Amino acid sequence: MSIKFALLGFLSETPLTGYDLKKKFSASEIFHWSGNNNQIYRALVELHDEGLVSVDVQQQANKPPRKVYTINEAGRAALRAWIGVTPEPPQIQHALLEKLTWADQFEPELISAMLTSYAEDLRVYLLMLREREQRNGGSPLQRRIAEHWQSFYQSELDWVSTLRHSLER
Amino acid sequence: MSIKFALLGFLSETPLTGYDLKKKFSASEIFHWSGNNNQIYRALVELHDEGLVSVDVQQQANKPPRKVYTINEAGRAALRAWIGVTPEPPQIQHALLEKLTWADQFEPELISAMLTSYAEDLRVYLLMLREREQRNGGSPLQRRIAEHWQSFYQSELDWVSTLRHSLER
DNA sequence: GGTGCCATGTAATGGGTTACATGATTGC
DNA sequence: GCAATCATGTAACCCATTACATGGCACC
Repeated sequence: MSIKFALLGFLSETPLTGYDLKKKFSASEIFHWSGNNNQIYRALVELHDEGLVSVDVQQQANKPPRKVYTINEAGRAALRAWIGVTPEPPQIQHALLEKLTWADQFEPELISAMLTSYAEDLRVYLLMLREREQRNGGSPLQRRIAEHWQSFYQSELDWVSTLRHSLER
Repeated sequence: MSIKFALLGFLSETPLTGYDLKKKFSASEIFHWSGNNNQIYRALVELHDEGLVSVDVQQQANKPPRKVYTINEAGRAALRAWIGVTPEPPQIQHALLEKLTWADQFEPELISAMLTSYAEDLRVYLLMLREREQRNGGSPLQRRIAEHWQSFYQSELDWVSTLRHSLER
């Protein structure tokens, strides 16, 4: 999606520094895919060059300056335009299904052990998701998004469980 | 995941050329993420260098040679080892949810128009998936994988539909 | 004295996409 | 005559990840 719109999105709520944005990314599931320094600091410079944000540099004694980015009208318009474009269907990187595609030819014990630890990982992941949601709260729409996200992982877990049981029989 | 294991997987069924593998990738949902020439032809050379596959070069008059790749014991062992390692939870790139995260601040009409065309795209996509599955057939495990894949998109579609109706009220 | 937070950034590498390049054959 | 299929490969680019680099301050 190009990280820029995510940055504009976060900035549409409140002005932030690169460092703040990095934390926003890692606090979110949906945007977890990035939020590394390299991309964020570069993209912020580019957004500024494109005139979509303004910067306020606050010098601090003995510290790197805080660069607080604020979205402007052009930036809001770009965000709105992006939101209006029909999104792609979700794309899933599903390592489990990739592996299962060729699992038939190997011993059932190998597969069932792999599924067991996969299910365990998923369970832990789901717990973390739910916990995080409790803390974060959010608007009604935000909560629906979080529920949808969780329900995906829940149904993944259910599927793996039934698959495991049917393989063990 | 590194494309190499997908190549080993396809080759574990039958020997294939780079061109054949490219078609395998584009015929599959789960592996649709790649299958461009650049990656495939490079990866095949690397697999050969690593001693996981052998090549049989068939010269043809007035045509590029067919290079038929065959997996060997080391290749099968590598595939088995890969399958045995617990996979990561699925990662979803979900442009819709990204956009909805900041949709609140814009006009409801913008959002509902976007959702309408999104739902339409999804419906078409799902039809294509089902049709493709009918044609392809596959083992019982393969069919369960395909069903799981479809059920994800089906529940995505259901979610969008209810969201749209509740926004329009 | 070590860990973690604040706050900026760069370098190297990996993974993936698009487009380019060649050239014969088959079917509409 | 044009598009599609067979069959190989390369070049340029974009996006993302990991690690490196600096340095002060607060807390245990």
